[in-house]
Amino acid sequence: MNKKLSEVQNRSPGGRSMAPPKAAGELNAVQLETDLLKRWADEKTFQTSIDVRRNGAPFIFLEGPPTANGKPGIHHVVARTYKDLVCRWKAMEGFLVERKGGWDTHGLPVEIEVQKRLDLMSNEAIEAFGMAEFNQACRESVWTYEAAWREMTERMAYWVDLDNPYVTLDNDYVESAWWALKQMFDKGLLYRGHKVLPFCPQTGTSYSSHEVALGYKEVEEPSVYVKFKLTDDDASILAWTTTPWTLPGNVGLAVGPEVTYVRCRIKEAAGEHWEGAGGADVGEEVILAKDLMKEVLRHHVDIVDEFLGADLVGRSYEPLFPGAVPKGDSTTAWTVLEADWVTTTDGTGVVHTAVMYGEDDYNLGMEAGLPAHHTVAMDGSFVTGTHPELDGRYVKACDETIISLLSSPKGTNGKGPESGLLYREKAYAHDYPHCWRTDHPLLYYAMDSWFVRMTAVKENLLNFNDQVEWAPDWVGEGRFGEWLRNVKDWAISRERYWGTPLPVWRSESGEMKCVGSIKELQEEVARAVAAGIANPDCPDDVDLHRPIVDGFKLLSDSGEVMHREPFVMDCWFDSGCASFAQWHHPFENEEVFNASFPVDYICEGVDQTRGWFYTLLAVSTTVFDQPAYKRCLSLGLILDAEGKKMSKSRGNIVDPWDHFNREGADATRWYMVTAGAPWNPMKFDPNGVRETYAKMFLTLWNVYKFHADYAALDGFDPEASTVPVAKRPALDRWVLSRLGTVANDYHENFVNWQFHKAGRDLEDFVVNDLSNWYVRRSRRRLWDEADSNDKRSCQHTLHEVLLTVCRLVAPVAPFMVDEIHRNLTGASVHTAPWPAGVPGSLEGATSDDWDEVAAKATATLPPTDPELEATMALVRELAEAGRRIRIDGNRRQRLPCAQGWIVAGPDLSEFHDLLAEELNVETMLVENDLDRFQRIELAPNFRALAPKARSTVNEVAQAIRTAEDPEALLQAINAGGAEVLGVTVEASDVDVKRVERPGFAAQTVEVPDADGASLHVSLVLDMNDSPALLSKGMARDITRRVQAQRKAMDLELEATIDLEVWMVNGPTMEEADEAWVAAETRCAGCVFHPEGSTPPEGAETFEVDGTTVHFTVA
RNA sequence: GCGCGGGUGGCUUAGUCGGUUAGAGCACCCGGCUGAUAACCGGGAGGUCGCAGGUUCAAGUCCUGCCUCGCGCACCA
Repeated sequence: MNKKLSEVQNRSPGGRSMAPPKAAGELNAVQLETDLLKRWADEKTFQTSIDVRRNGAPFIFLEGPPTANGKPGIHHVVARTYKDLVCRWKAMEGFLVERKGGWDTHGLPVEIEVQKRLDLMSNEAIEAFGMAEFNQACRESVWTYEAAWREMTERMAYWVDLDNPYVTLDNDYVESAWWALKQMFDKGLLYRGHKVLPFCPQTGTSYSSHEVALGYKEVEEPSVYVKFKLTDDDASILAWTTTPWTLPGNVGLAVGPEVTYVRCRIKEAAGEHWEGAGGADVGEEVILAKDLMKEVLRHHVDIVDEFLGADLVGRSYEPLFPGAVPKGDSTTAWTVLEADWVTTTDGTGVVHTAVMYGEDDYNLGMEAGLPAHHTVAMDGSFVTGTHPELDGRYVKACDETIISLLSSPKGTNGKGPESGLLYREKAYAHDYPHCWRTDHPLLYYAMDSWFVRMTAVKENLLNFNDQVEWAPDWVGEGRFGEWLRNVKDWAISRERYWGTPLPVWRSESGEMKCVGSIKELQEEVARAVAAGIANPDCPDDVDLHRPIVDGFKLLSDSGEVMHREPFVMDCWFDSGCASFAQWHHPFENEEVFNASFPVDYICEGVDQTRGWFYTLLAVSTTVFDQPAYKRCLSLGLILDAEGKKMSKSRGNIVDPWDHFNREGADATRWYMVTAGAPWNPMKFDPNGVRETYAKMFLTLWNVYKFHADYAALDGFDPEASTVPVAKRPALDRWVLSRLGTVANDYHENFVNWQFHKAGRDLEDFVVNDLSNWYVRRSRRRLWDEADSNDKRSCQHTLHEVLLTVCRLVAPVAPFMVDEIHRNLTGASVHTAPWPAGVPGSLEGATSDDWDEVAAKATATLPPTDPELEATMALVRELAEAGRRIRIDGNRRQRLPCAQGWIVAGPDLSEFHDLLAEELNVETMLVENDLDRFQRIELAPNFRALAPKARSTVNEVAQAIRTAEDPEALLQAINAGGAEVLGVTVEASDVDVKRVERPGFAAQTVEVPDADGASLHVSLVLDMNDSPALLSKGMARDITRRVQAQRKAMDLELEATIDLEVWMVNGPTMEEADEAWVAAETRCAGCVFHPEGSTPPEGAETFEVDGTTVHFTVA
């Protein structure tokens, strides 16, 4: 860097608005970003970016609250990038976009973390430890990784207010949740029930369907075919189960009344291939569905009888485990029952029924009056009295014991067949629900629970879902819609400690009261105290958690004592309340809430479909009778570079900091957004981040550096001496037009959620159009030390293009573009307007409705000129064609050609100089006689030809393509139609291609013109040499070598040298060319020694086209 | 089992209404160009567009079946 530049670089940045930019230094992206973070903090740029849009229409974003008791990973960075980019974009569009942070702080994940740490692996252990102490530990544990989250969030530049977040454990938040529950209670949507629910013995709690959905895993387990011996008959009924542990609880067998069953007699002993335990004796008789005989039986049998299931109903059989279930006053226990849901798709067509451990079993049991008795305790072990060998053991560990008990002769009750009660065992692979936190298999278990009657509002759910704009749409219609159509009542209570307590008090006789606020609680407590029920104090700031709230006893309307139902809420209920609880609705902030419900935009991973996306809608539907959000972006899963799911156990988690500290957050974010559609699964390839950095950001920086360095040197003032666009050279007008086109497409893609397409196109513009063509072609324009119109045009153009590019990039990658924008304008890009317009700032605009025309008028984009863009595309094609010609003709690039001809196409005279320079041609000419260098080729146009030619289209096409004399054929066609193989071919049936004639150093390019039609333009180069050309070519080769040597010697740009040149077998150098070498290489002295002189030892040497050149630089 | 979304050179991907030569980037090889950046330009090699049928003059594209990956669903007893 020369002196002048370094002086400029050291100039203080303060107090400048539209002064000349500082020179740009070398890029250190990480340093640049961390410096900017400080600056944003100091200047409160985030807050300012909101404040400057204070009068804009609000655009409401709702943050899905993360849990801060786990480390943030790269998938969180992805989600936060999409949240951030939409908010930033909308803000730039002039909307007021406030972004409140949030934390999810209740629930199982927290409790389990604490349980592990304190070694409290059962509910008893927790209660022995003390619920208050335990919850205190939870309250603290919640913030374990808050700092890590904060650092990640700030470093990646996710702008969200973390200083005033909503926190689900706050009293205000809990109070709002209570209020919501009371609304449901009052509408009759909240009820207490006894149902079979998936239950985790380790965490001691049941789960709702959306939690169960999180934990399906494929497992292989023993399934068993069991003989149920009829009491009044020697035959046994076969039934199948995959859960042997439910067999002691068996109290019934269900058959399909319309299903055909058979009674079979075992004809001969089984073969040697018998696998596992079980068996049957010859002569023994079994009953099962006819359709399943082949599937089930492993013996040859005779069919003794055939009948419908209805005929079996009422038959009684011997209990498998006598005494495990007391019969009580049931008249139906251990008999055959009918159920229309019994099918013959698997099993035996007979369903073993254990009332307490299956949903259908339970319903059937209640209907038929079977005894409802638990054989399994809440900790997952068999209750005492089930069987001496099973009592107290964990049920899933008893499979083998149960199998061997059943296998013993005459069975467990001594009344079974001699061969035992087990017919067969079979390994069975199926998906089975597991605890999403502990991975333990869940047990279906009948228990008391609280439910929200979602089934009652199903129509509304579907309606409201239709109003949501989903991205992608198929998640809303398909996956989410499917879920809603099958909606079940929401089991919201948890037998746990750390969560929003269920605010329902209940008396012995079943009177209930739901409390909806602290004030109400105080009043109820006071009433109870007045009636003589002792109660602790209930101050205004009473902690709305267990065990405090458990301590309050209320008074029922009939005067009974009421105790709180000892449950906490599903923590998904908490986050489902976020849209209003974040504002402590309805107790505070009425205006804010009214203005921000429903919210405009939420965005989370697709795994939240059954999670947050659902609970938000579930709560808003039941409480407000409204949808909670208008737009929902559902993101695809993050996979590793191999396409595997990222998980701790696989060890393939990508740490975002690896990239923040190497390529920076800009490159990381831009990579993630351009890697694919947001909703598609993304293979995160660390190398892709590096590539993005090298291509997009390094290139952008160097374009900027090129501009800023010269702008600083020249004291360029973007507000002074502007050159009107119309007066600028075509190259400038071209890049501005491209910018306009690209920016409009970019905006269009944003609107359609196609952020990846937008980003890819813009990157292509920056790398290809801006850097590799505009800047490359403009470099010499800025070298000019004198002030000139041309130079100023270039500077203004660069300035304008860079500004707009910065603004377009800013929502996606907010760092580097801010640095650039600040240096160019003195203001942050994050307070700048969106180039495609600022609808949010329009009078009367709302987040989803504004005056399109007025919005367009606020755009700050240059006008587009499709014709100029098409022309430049052609020029670039021709430049590339020229290189191809030289390679084919074996003529090096630095050796000039005397002339080049452009054949056909539009007038390119404006670009002749540019082309001459690119192509290294002395004179560009236009050849008007097309036939001199071009010939015609005809290509069939199938779309037009096919309907006429029908099945002969291929032959006709071939005939057109291979016509002996295409010119003559074309003439005939144009003269009104030519007969080809019986088909009249007209002008519209063929495409005319003009290609170069063989024998010339020529290439033809095909480009679309502004109207989309094809242009065929040829370039021809004169490949003849002359002494003058050889001299010029050599001068360029020498110059290039000397420049390389200067660079190798690390000389200052302005340093002068002494150059001496010796040539062997060289061309005769012209004086002008020698002078040109001297000027280009900044020679103080320059000597070309005559042919035959001897160069000194150590001179640089190179060869070109048979000439050996030696030179020294001093 | 049912539903959704994928499968295009070694990798990442584009591909419109079906139109005859499937386009790009990375990596690789050869050459060129460069006071131009981790670059740029030209060329090369590398594709039975998951498989098999079908519709059609014509299929990566439409239809059917199958395979395979991912995700989701669940009265799997």
